Amino acid sequence: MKYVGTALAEMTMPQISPLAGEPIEKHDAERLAGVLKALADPARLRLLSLIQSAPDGEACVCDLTAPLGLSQPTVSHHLRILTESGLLEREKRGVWAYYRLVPSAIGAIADLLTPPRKRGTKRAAR
Amino acid sequence: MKYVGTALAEMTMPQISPLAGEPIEKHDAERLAGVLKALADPARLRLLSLIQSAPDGEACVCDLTAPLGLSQPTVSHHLRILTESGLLEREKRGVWAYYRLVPSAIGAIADLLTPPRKRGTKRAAR
DNA sequence: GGCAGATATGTAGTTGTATCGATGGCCCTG
DNA sequence: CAGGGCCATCGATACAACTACATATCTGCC
Repeated sequence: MKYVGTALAEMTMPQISPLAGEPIEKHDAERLAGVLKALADPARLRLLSLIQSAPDGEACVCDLTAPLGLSQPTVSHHLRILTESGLLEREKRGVWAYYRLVPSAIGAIADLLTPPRKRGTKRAAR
Repeated sequence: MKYVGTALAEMTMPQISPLAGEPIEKHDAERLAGVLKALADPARLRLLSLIQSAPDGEACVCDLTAPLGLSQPTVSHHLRILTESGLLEREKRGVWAYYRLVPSAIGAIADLLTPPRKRGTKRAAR
């Protein structure tokens, strides 16, 4: 079960959701799990949070190693996973590599996890 | 990085979110990552989907092994992780153990992942 | 009480992941 | 163009997770 590259964009178009009525297929489950796996790490959550709260909403690797207390290769590794999952975008300016959130990426995941608005409330008593 | 038991309930009260302005603390990141890690597995996503789409919104272990193609101990193992993460609830009736979704659990995760500017506005049903 | 079926737990092997040190590539600057 | 700082990649290591088989526990029934 490896991380899934650009699976997020592929999923959000046909709205593959585990809570949308029909059981999801194996392949879709693996893609969604791949994106969630990119999120499911404390270091990566903190990276997203740090980048989001940074001035101009962007940060370079050298700004992120100290707050996390992790080595530069490790931070670079996590940023790579987040970028390949479609959650971050990378822009190189000079010697620095600036990372910023992809605006709608996390929101797309949140939407996938949001159940369709229940109106009928068909929860039957047993 | 192990799974976190009832961390979901603890998190949703003070609204710990990686996208809420301030960088999240290490401890909060670990708790949120623990819950997300419980979600970030294809077998467990399919379990949630199968249970959600089952009649009466509940299913027992014997109904879930065949669709997943996994052994009974493995399915039981995944259900345990989902239950300890607060995503499922277990009720034993007779010899069967029925699992159902905790109504607001996944929605709570979705809210944590929704940026503040969008939070509160009801997303449209599909 | 003893049997049978449904779940849970224990043990183990294989695979995946996080982390670091060392190294190489790149781009400014002097 | 040579040096230095920033970043990505490589190789190695320790730990966590998925899965299955074997076994234990629980419940209802005869």
